[in-house]
Amino acid sequence: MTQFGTYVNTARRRLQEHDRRYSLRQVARRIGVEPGYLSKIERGQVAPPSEAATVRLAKELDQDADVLLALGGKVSSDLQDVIRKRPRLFAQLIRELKQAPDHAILRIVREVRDGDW
Amino acid sequence: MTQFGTYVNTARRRLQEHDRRYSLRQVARRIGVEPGYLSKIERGQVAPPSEAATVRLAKELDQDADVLLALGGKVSSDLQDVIRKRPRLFAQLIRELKQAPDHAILRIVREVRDGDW
DNA sequence: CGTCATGTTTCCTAAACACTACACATTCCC
DNA sequence: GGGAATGTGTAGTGTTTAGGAAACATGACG
Repeated sequence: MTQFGTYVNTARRRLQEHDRRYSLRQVARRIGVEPGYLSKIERGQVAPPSEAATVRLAKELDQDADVLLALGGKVSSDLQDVIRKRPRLFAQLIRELKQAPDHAILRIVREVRDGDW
Repeated sequence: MTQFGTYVNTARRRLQEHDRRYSLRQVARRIGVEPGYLSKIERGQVAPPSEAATVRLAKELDQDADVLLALGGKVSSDLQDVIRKRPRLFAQLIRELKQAPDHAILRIVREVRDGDW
Protein backbone atom coordinates (compact mmCIF):
# COMPACT_ATOMS: atom_id res chain seq x y z
CA MET A 1 0.00 0.00 0.00
CA THR A 2 2.79 2.39 0.78
CA GLN A 3 5.19 1.42 -1.91
CA PHE A 4 5.61 5.12 -2.40
CA GLY A 5 7.00 5.95 1.00
CA THR A 6 9.45 3.07 1.07
CA TYR A 7 10.66 3.91 -2.39
CA VAL A 8 11.30 7.53 -1.51
CA ASN A 9 12.92 6.71 1.80
CA THR A 10 15.24 4.18 0.20
CA ALA A 11 16.24 6.51 -2.61
CA ARG A 12 16.88 9.35 -0.24
CA ARG A 13 18.90 7.30 2.24
CA ARG A 14 21.01 5.97 -0.56
CA LEU A 15 21.94 9.53 -1.49
CA GLN A 16 22.32 10.56 2.11
CA GLU A 17 25.05 8.00 2.73
CA HIS A 18 27.39 9.89 0.47
CA ASP A 19 26.02 13.37 0.85
CA ARG A 20 24.52 14.79 3.99
CA ARG A 21 22.52 17.35 2.05
CA TYR A 22 20.06 14.57 1.55
CA SER A 23 18.71 14.61 5.06
CA LEU A 24 14.92 14.52 5.26
CA ARG A 25 14.85 18.07 6.43
CA GLN A 26 17.02 19.45 3.69
CA VAL A 27 15.23 17.57 0.96
CA ALA A 28 11.92 18.75 2.35
CA ARG A 29 13.11 22.31 2.30
CA ARG A 30 14.38 22.06 -1.26
CA ILE A 31 11.16 20.59 -2.61
CA GLY A 32 9.11 23.04 -0.61
CA VAL A 33 7.28 20.98 2.00
CA GLU A 34 7.44 20.82 5.75
CA PRO A 35 9.76 18.20 7.24
CA GLY A 36 6.94 16.70 9.23
CA TYR A 37 5.00 16.16 6.08
CA LEU A 38 7.84 14.46 4.22
CA SER A 39 8.42 12.27 7.25
CA LYS A 40 4.85 11.10 7.15
CA ILE A 41 5.06 10.51 3.44
CA GLU A 42 8.14 8.34 3.77
CA ARG A 43 6.50 6.22 6.42
CA GLY A 44 3.21 5.98 4.58
CA GLN A 45 1.34 7.79 7.30
CA VAL A 46 -0.32 10.00 4.73
CA ALA A 47 -1.24 9.56 1.11
CA PRO A 48 1.36 10.33 -1.52
CA PRO A 49 1.65 14.06 -2.26
CA SER A 50 0.24 16.05 -5.15
CA GLU A 51 1.49 15.60 -8.67
CA ALA A 52 3.56 18.77 -8.49
CA ALA A 53 5.25 17.80 -5.22
CA THR A 54 5.85 14.28 -6.49
CA VAL A 55 7.59 15.60 -9.58
CA ARG A 56 9.79 17.91 -7.51
CA LEU A 57 10.64 15.00 -5.24
CA ALA A 58 11.49 12.75 -8.17
CA LYS A 59 13.83 15.34 -9.62
CA GLU A 60 15.47 15.96 -6.28
CA LEU A 61 16.12 12.26 -5.79
CA ASP A 62 17.07 11.70 -9.40
CA GLN A 63 14.23 9.32 -10.07
CA ASP A 64 11.90 8.91 -13.01
CA ALA A 65 8.89 11.12 -12.39
CA ASP A 66 6.45 8.85 -14.20
CA VAL A 67 7.52 5.92 -12.07
CA LEU A 68 7.18 7.85 -8.83
CA LEU A 69 3.81 9.23 -9.89
CA ALA A 70 2.70 5.69 -10.68
CA LEU A 71 3.72 4.55 -7.22
CA GLY A 72 1.65 7.42 -5.91
CA GLY A 73 -1.32 6.15 -7.88
CA LYS A 74 -1.20 8.98 -10.37
CA VAL A 75 -0.63 9.54 -14.06
CA SER A 76 1.18 12.66 -15.20
CA SER A 77 -1.33 15.28 -16.28
CA ASP A 78 0.49 15.99 -19.50
CA LEU A 79 -0.13 12.39 -20.52
CA GLN A 80 -3.76 12.77 -19.55
CA ASP A 81 -3.95 15.86 -21.72
CA VAL A 82 -2.74 13.92 -24.71
CA ILE A 83 -5.39 11.27 -24.14
CA ARG A 84 -8.16 13.78 -23.52
CA LYS A 85 -7.55 15.46 -26.83
CA ARG A 86 -8.22 12.26 -28.78
CA PRO A 87 -10.01 10.02 -26.31
CA ARG A 88 -11.40 7.40 -28.65
CA LEU A 89 -8.13 6.87 -30.42
CA PHE A 90 -5.94 6.67 -27.35
CA ALA A 91 -8.44 4.67 -25.35
CA GLN A 92 -8.52 2.08 -28.09
CA LEU A 93 -4.75 2.00 -28.40
CA ILE A 94 -4.07 1.69 -24.71
CA ARG A 95 -6.65 -1.02 -24.16
CA GLU A 96 -5.21 -2.90 -27.09
CA LEU A 97 -1.72 -2.63 -25.63
CA LYS A 98 -2.80 -3.63 -22.17
CA GLN A 99 -1.64 -7.18 -22.65
CA ALA A 100 1.09 -6.56 -25.17
CA PRO A 101 4.58 -7.59 -24.06
CA ASP A 102 7.08 -4.84 -23.31
CA HIS A 103 9.16 -5.48 -26.37
CA ALA A 104 6.18 -5.04 -28.67
CA ILE A 105 5.46 -1.65 -27.18
CA LEU A 106 9.10 -0.68 -27.40
CA ARG A 107 9.13 -1.65 -31.04
CA ILE A 108 6.22 0.67 -31.67
CA VAL A 109 7.95 3.49 -29.84
CA ARG A 110 10.96 3.03 -32.04
CA GLU A 111 8.92 2.83 -35.21
CA VAL A 112 7.13 6.02 -34.37
CA ARG A 113 10.30 7.81 -33.38
CA ASP A 114 11.95 6.82 -36.62
CA GLY A 115 8.97 8.51 -38.20
CA ASP A 116 7.88 5.93 -40.70
CA TRP A 117 4.27 6.96 -41.05
CA MET B 1 -15.62 25.68 -20.47
CA THR B 2 -18.83 23.75 -20.13
CA GLN B 3 -18.54 21.64 -23.20
CA PHE B 4 -19.71 18.86 -21.00
CA GLY B 5 -23.10 20.26 -20.08
CA THR B 6 -24.01 21.30 -23.60
CA TYR B 7 -22.98 17.94 -24.94
CA VAL B 8 -25.12 16.06 -22.45
CA ASN B 9 -28.09 18.35 -22.86
CA THR B 10 -27.98 18.05 -26.63
CA ALA B 11 -27.67 14.29 -26.56
CA ARG B 12 -30.48 13.93 -24.09
CA ARG B 13 -32.85 16.27 -25.89
CA ARG B 14 -32.23 14.47 -29.13
CA LEU B 15 -33.38 11.26 -27.49
CA GLN B 16 -36.21 12.99 -25.68
CA GLU B 17 -37.79 14.13 -28.94
CA HIS B 18 -38.67 10.57 -29.83
CA ASP B 19 -38.97 9.09 -26.38
CA ARG B 20 -40.29 10.88 -23.36
CA ARG B 21 -38.46 8.58 -21.00
CA TYR B 22 -35.50 10.80 -21.63
CA SER B 23 -36.72 13.70 -19.57
CA LEU B 24 -34.09 15.19 -17.28
CA ARG B 25 -35.87 13.77 -14.27
CA GLN B 26 -36.14 10.24 -15.58
CA VAL B 27 -32.58 10.14 -16.81
CA ALA B 28 -31.43 11.49 -13.46
CA ARG B 29 -33.37 8.80 -11.67
CA ARG B 30 -31.97 6.03 -13.86
CA ILE B 31 -28.36 7.13 -13.43
CA GLY B 32 -28.90 7.65 -9.74
CA VAL B 33 -28.55 11.37 -9.15
CA GLU B 34 -30.96 14.08 -8.07
CA PRO B 35 -32.75 15.97 -10.83
CA GLY B 36 -31.53 19.30 -9.54
CA TYR B 37 -27.97 18.08 -9.84
CA LEU B 38 -28.33 16.87 -13.41
CA SER B 39 -29.99 20.16 -14.29
CA LYS B 40 -27.01 22.07 -12.99
CA ILE B 41 -24.64 19.75 -14.79
CA GLU B 42 -26.38 20.29 -18.10
CA ARG B 43 -26.22 24.04 -17.70
CA GLY B 44 -22.64 24.02 -16.52
CA GLN B 45 -23.55 25.40 -13.13
CA VAL B 46 -21.45 22.76 -11.44
CA ALA B 47 -18.37 20.83 -12.42
CA PRO B 48 -18.82 17.59 -14.37
CA PRO B 49 -19.72 14.67 -12.14
CA SER B 50 -17.54 11.85 -10.88
CA GLU B 51 -16.13 9.24 -13.19
CA ALA B 52 -18.73 6.69 -12.15
CA ALA B 53 -21.66 9.03 -12.72
CA THR B 54 -20.20 10.16 -16.04
CA VAL B 55 -19.95 6.58 -17.25
CA ARG B 56 -23.53 5.85 -16.23
CA LEU B 57 -24.64 8.98 -18.02
CA ALA B 58 -22.75 8.07 -21.18
CA LYS B 59 -24.33 4.62 -21.26
CA GLU B 60 -27.77 6.02 -20.64
CA LEU B 61 -27.40 8.48 -23.50
CA ASP B 62 -25.67 5.98 -25.75
CA GLN B 63 -22.48 7.98 -25.94
CA ASP B 64 -18.84 6.96 -25.86
CA ALA B 65 -17.76 7.00 -22.22
CA ASP B 66 -14.17 7.96 -23.00
CA VAL B 67 -15.33 10.97 -24.96
CA LEU B 68 -17.68 12.12 -22.25
CA LEU B 69 -15.04 11.62 -19.60
CA ALA B 70 -12.64 13.65 -21.71
CA LEU B 71 -15.15 16.48 -21.92
CA GLY B 72 -15.36 16.27 -18.17
CA GLY B 73 -11.60 16.65 -17.93
CA LYS B 74 -11.04 13.06 -16.87
CA VAL B 75 -9.36 9.93 -18.13
CA SER B 76 -10.94 6.58 -17.44
CA SER B 77 -9.30 4.97 -14.45
CA ASP B 78 -8.88 1.66 -16.22
CA LEU B 79 -6.66 3.40 -18.76
CA GLN B 80 -4.75 5.00 -15.93
CA ASP B 81 -4.28 1.57 -14.40
CA VAL B 82 -2.73 0.30 -17.59
CA ILE B 83 -0.30 3.20 -17.65
CA ARG B 84 0.52 2.93 -13.96
CA LYS B 85 1.58 -0.67 -14.35
CA ARG B 86 4.27 0.19 -16.88
CA PRO B 87 4.78 3.90 -16.48
CA ARG B 88 8.05 4.34 -18.32
CA LEU B 89 6.92 2.40 -21.34
CA PHE B 90 3.53 4.01 -21.73
CA ALA B 91 4.77 7.49 -20.90
CA GLN B 92 7.32 7.19 -23.64
CA LEU B 93 4.79 5.83 -26.12
CA ILE B 94 2.14 8.44 -25.44
CA ARG B 95 4.56 11.35 -25.58
CA GLU B 96 5.88 9.99 -28.83
CA LEU B 97 2.38 9.76 -30.25
CA LYS B 98 1.37 13.19 -29.05
CA GLN B 99 1.95 14.72 -32.45
CA ALA B 100 1.28 11.69 -34.59
CA PRO B 101 -1.61 12.02 -37.01
CA ASP B 102 -4.75 10.01 -36.33
CA HIS B 103 -4.19 7.58 -39.16
CA ALA B 104 -0.79 6.64 -37.86
CA ILE B 105 -2.23 5.75 -34.48
CA LEU B 106 -5.05 3.85 -36.09
CA ARG B 107 -2.56 1.88 -38.10
CA ILE B 108 -0.78 0.88 -34.93
CA VAL B 109 -4.04 -0.14 -33.32
CA ARG B 110 -4.76 -2.38 -36.26
CA GLU B 111 -1.29 -3.83 -36.32
CA VAL B 112 -1.50 -4.69 -32.67
CA ARG B 113 -4.99 -6.12 -32.96
CA ASP B 114 -3.88 -8.33 -35.83
CA GLY B 115 -1.30 -9.58 -33.37
CA ASP B 116 1.87 -9.36 -35.38
CA TRP B 117 4.34 -9.27 -32.55
C1' DC C 1 28.31 19.85 28.17
C1' DG C 2 25.73 22.39 25.16
C1' DT C 3 23.78 23.17 20.88
C1' DC C 4 22.74 21.96 16.42
C1' DA C 5 20.59 19.05 13.21
C1' DT C 6 17.83 15.10 12.53
C1' DG C 7 13.52 12.61 12.26
C1' DT C 8 8.84 12.30 14.40
C1' DT C 9 4.30 13.31 16.59
C1' DT C 10 0.03 15.70 17.32
C1' DC C 11 -3.23 18.79 16.05
C1' DC C 12 -5.30 21.58 12.91
C1' DT C 13 -7.40 23.54 8.42
C1' DA C 14 -8.64 25.66 3.95
C1' DA C 15 -10.28 24.40 -0.26
C1' DA C 16 -12.18 21.28 -3.53
C1' DC C 17 -15.24 17.50 -4.70
C1' DA C 18 -19.57 15.29 -5.27
C1' DC C 19 -23.47 15.50 -4.19
C1' DT C 20 -28.62 15.76 -1.50
C1' DA C 21 -32.94 18.05 0.08
C1' DC C 22 -36.59 20.50 -1.05
C1' DA C 23 -39.32 24.16 -2.39
C1' DC C 24 -40.73 26.62 -6.61
C1' DA C 25 -42.64 27.83 -11.16
C1' DT C 26 -44.13 26.01 -15.45
C1' DT C 27 -46.04 22.96 -18.75
C1' DC C 28 -48.43 18.77 -20.32
C1' DC C 29 -52.48 16.48 -21.21
C1' DC C 30 -56.76 13.93 -20.23
C1' DG D 1 -59.17 22.76 -14.61
C1' DG D 2 -56.45 19.87 -11.93
C1' DG D 3 -53.12 16.38 -11.04
C1' DA D 4 -48.79 14.74 -12.86
C1' DA D 5 -44.59 15.59 -14.68
C1' DT D 6 -40.95 18.80 -16.03
C1' DG D 7 -36.99 21.80 -15.34
C1' DT D 8 -34.72 25.18 -11.95
C1' DG D 9 -33.04 27.79 -7.72
C1' DT D 10 -31.15 27.97 -3.09
C1' DA D 11 -29.00 26.12 0.62
C1' DG D 12 -26.47 22.98 2.90
C1' DT D 13 -23.80 18.41 3.78
C1' DG D 14 -20.13 14.76 4.23
C1' DT D 15 -15.67 13.44 2.41
C1' DT D 16 -11.26 13.82 0.47
C1' DT D 17 -7.10 16.30 -0.71
C1' DA D 18 -3.03 18.35 0.42
C1' DG D 19 -0.89 20.04 3.24
C1' DG D 20 1.07 23.69 7.64
C1' DA D 21 2.57 24.80 12.63
C1' DA D 22 4.73 23.74 16.37
C1' DA D 23 6.48 21.02 19.79
C1' DC D 24 9.07 16.77 20.89
C1' DA D 25 12.80 13.21 21.35
C1' DT D 26 17.26 11.60 19.78
C1' DG D 27 21.77 11.70 18.42
C1' DA D 28 26.15 14.01 16.57
C1' DC D 29 30.07 16.33 17.60
C1' DG D 30 33.13 20.21 18.50
